[in-house]
Amino acid sequence: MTARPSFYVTTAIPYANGAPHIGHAYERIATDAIARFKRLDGFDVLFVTGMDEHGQKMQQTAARDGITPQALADRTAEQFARMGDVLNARADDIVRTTQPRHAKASQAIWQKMVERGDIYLSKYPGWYSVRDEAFFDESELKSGPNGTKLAPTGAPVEWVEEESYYFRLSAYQDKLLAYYKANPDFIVPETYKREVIAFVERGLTDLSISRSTFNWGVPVPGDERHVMYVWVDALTNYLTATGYPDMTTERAKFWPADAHVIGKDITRFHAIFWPAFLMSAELPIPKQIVVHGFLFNRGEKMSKSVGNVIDPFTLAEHYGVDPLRYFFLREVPFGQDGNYSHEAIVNRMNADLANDLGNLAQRSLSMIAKNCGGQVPDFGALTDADKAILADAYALPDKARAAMKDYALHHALAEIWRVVADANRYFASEEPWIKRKTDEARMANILAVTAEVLRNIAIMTQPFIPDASGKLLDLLAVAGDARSFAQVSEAHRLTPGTALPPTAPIFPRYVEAEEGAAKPAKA
RNA sequence: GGCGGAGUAGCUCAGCUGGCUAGAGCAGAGGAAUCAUAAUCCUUGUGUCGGGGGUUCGAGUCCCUCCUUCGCUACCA
Repeated sequence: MTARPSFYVTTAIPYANGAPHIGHAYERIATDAIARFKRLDGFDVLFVTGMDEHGQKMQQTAARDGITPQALADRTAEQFARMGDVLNARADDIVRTTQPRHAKASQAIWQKMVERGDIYLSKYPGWYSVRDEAFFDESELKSGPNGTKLAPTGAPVEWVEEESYYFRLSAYQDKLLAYYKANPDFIVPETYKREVIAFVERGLTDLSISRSTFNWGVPVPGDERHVMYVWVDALTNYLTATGYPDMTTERAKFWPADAHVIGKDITRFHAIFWPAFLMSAELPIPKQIVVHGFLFNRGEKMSKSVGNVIDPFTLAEHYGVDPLRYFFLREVPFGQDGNYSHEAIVNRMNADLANDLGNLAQRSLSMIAKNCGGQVPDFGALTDADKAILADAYALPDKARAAMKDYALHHALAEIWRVVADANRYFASEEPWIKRKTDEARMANILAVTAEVLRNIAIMTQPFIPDASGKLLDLLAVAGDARSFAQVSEAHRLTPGTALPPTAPIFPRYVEAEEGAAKPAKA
């Protein structure tokens, strides 16, 4: 038995300082869809997310709430775990940076970089506020009386030099540029690759990678006065999941990761720092950094002052998980920023899900129930129209793979819905309700073809709207082990005579509530 | 300031290395049908392809210039 190819995909790791928001939900859903897609396409998939639980802000927030940093981390981790469950986007593993396995991995990669001569002790100079216990950039400072400088908080700052370990990032400038050139798909979409290259070409300076002004972090090996700063700590999380530094575990085969799915704000860390660390540690570099955009509520960034903050739980409950997943993945061109609004969500879920796909299933399956004894009808001799629509359905895996290769999830869905639309046209032009009176055998054939097209469509929609797709496959009596992309072919078509369960609507229409009722996306 | 995107029908956008009368979805208008979640199907657009200039037999598609807009320009997760 040949081993299935492996595929390792991750989300970024949210900072455990606050509750999940729409952006986290979007990233989790998209990554889940990618993971499901690869799984259905025969890959051995590892889907990992994590939590970034260290750092000064964690200490500060915890202190404000009167709890320990670990308690804050636990609380937030629980919220994110629940989000994953609610969105039907549960990961295989959640690596928390406070876990012992992660400290082990972080210290191992650190040690390796030390051995390679890429880490050295120096001074980290900057404007420091004792009251805030934080460094501030020159540009952040306000000028106080008598030409003194003040922190944004108004606290006085002083020029200090903190001892810090540095990573020799400057030594990797040329190596990184060479790597980008040799691996043109390393950063997608293209626009972010250009930004990264431009950044690196401007020149890299060494990176401060430890702190001694706080202690909530992974201790630096051999120097307990320091903890690792966010860079090494957070990024190593991806490695931790594979069992590093133990290269003999079952998980080890998943490194290097195939795709790190991240938001555009952290591109630099993943596309520059991370590969440099890995080069230093002589570890393979991830295949791709997949960058997605931000979501805006009616063109505006979510903010408490605008009053348009909506949490993902509310949205999922109001519209349903699959409609929400479908909307995000279909409406937003992956990689670009997107907008959401109550109207846009309702339009998508009603037009695409309820009307196009849901109604096609309903109208065809109910005819089968009423006129064909509730069994898959005979296909008969296929007409050209039958063959055409079936061929379109069977071509979907290739079309979807092509789109997913570039992480164009919205294109994959567009291809699938093109067939949904064609199937509606097919159904309308074949008029099985007329044939019922004039040519019952032909009616049966039309319904069989339509059901078969639905089978293939439902298999293909599983990554994006898993729950509803599963229900549709149930209605078609497709066995649980016959739902992979490999089964999207004529060889696996529905068997005439198979009894079908009673039909039931899969995609409910969204009906507007009374005026004044709450509309989450409108806030 | 520097670098890089973008500006195409009311809306969201496709239009690869230049070539038939510039497209899709949604929204709008008219019609058909009644199997179906009043869901579907058909028909329907006089769009200065941001402005101007240029190259070419021919340019959203190449060059120049101007306007508008967005992103990046490192130690914040």
